[in-house]
Formats: sequence, C-alpha cells, structure tokens
Amino acid sequence: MSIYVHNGYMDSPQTLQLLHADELPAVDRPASAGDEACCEPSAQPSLDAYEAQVRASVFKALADPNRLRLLSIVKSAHSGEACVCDLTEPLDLGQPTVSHHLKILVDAGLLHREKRGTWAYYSLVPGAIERTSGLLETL
Amino acid sequence: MSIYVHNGYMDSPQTLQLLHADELPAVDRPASAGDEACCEPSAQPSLDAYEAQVRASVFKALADPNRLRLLSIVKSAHSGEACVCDLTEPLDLGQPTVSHHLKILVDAGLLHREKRGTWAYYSLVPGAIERTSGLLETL
DNA sequence: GCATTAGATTGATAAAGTTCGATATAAGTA
DNA sequence: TACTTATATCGAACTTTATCAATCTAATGC
Repeated sequence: MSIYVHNGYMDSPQTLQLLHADELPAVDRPASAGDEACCEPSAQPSLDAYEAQVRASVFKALADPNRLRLLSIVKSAHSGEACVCDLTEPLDLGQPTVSHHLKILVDAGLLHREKRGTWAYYSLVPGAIERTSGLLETL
Repeated sequence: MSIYVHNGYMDSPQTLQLLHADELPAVDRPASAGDEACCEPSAQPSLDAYEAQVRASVFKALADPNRLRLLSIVKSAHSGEACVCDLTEPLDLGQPTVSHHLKILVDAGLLHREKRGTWAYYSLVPGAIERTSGLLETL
C-alpha cells in the first residue's frame, strides 16, 4: 500500500542527492500504484510524490533572491569560496539572516562549508548546479 | 542611485522571460554600484538584486512538489497536453487547488494554457525547461 | 430558457518562510 | 584568564503560501 501526502501540509524534507532516507518526509514511494487518468492516460511514468518532494526541496532552496545572490557571489569569487563577512555586506542583510540562508543552501547540497580558524568558508559543491539542472530536465 | 530591497519583505514578482518591466517589484537594477568586499573581492559581476528576484520567481514556481508533478504529468502525456480533469485525480488535490498551481506555472512561463470548448488544456512552453536550466547555470 | 459540466476566483485558515535582535559558541589574542 | 571577533542558534514578528469550501463564469446540451 502507498499513502500519498495530500490534504495536510507536508513535512519539510531537505537536501539534494546527499539525502538520507530517514530524514525524509511521510511520503511513500508508490510501489506500483495503477493510476488511471480520465481522458488522456499518461504515457510515461511521471514523478511520484516522493521524488517530487525531494526535488522540490532543492528548488525551495533556490526560490529566494538572496540565496541566488549568495550562490552567485560564491561562484564568482576568485578563490571559489567566500566567508560570511564577504556575503553580509553586498546583500544588505543581517549576519544571522545570511547564516540562515547559507545553512539552507548547505542542507540542499548546493554549498559546502569549511571552517578554518574563526572563519567559515563556503564554496559550491562541485557538480551541484549541473545535477540540479538534471532534476529539471528529467521531469 | 540604486536602492536595494533589504529589510522589508519583497513584493512577489512573477513570470520568466515573458515578464513586463511594469509588473516588477521595487528593486532597481544597480547602475554600477561599486560594491566592495572586505577580504575576497568578487571577480565576476555576480547577480544583482533585480535579476535575482526575477530568477527566484521562476524557482518559486518549481518549489512545490505538486507543481513538479503537474509539470511531469503534462510533459509525459502523449498528446503533450493535459486538461485539469487529468491532473486533479493523480495529485489527490481539490480542483481549485490544482487550478491555482497551474496558474502559478503559467505565470512563471513554464506552462501554456489553451481553452478549447469547456476544457482548458495545459502544455509545456517549448524551451522553458532549458531556459530555466540556463538561469541556474549562469548564476 | 434551464440544467449541467469544466474550470477559475474568492475568502478563510493554517503552515511555512524571512527577517531581526539577542544570545550562545568557538577561535584567536592580550 | 579575560577580551575580541566570526559565526551560529534562538525566539518573536510579520509575510507569504497551500489548501479547501463556496461561489462565479463560460460553454454545452436539453
């Protein structure tokens, strides 16, 4: 049996391809549910609720202008990394807010965080952007 | 002068490449603001607040599992299109909710809506997925 | 005209998300 | 040890979003 999340609100999943099954929301992968369309039966299998939720969690991380700017700044830094101090000022946001956004990007598997001394350096996870494009193109 | 949106909450923009300047939020394109980083000056220009908001509005449309499933079902329909009746049942959502999600996808420039008789048929906007990938890869 | 059917719109509600100020942690420094 | 600096976490305020029930609109058919 497979129960779909439907009326209620979903528990928030997170992460990209690094995600552990046990962190995941209450959505079963349908084993082989025989969905029946009324007029135009779908040819291809189309995304199940589980996969949709996993992918949506990545796009949620991208669905904020400030987070896109963070990614962009990190990507365009010469060293390929940036510390929080580099990121707070250009966005004109408070430091706790920037830290929060960075955490969301890390949790989504898009950014890598490395602490060196007092500073935390953020860099793009190699291949993450391409993998995310793939999530879109293989809908 | 160029004023960034910062503390307050942003007005929601919408649409992808079809967007009209007058529908857009209160974020000026910085003319050529001389941003100065503290330790690691960014090499490349990196996304400005305006572009970030435009792009985020597309990812917002993708940031919901049910909308991803809608796109997937439409994409995988043999005819390349689906009516709302095809979409309500597999998602296990009410018809008004599905209509709402479809509107968001249309507004984002991802789906095309065509009314024929009593039915409304939705199809992928050609190239929309690829353009969206581009938004990601050119961050 | 009236009834039916497909779909959109409205209004309300609850959950999720963004932001900040205050505080905590942790690493360097005197 | 105490002080400073960089970053993370907490809690509250406010905004935005997802959903539904009810209603409206438009096309079809009797």
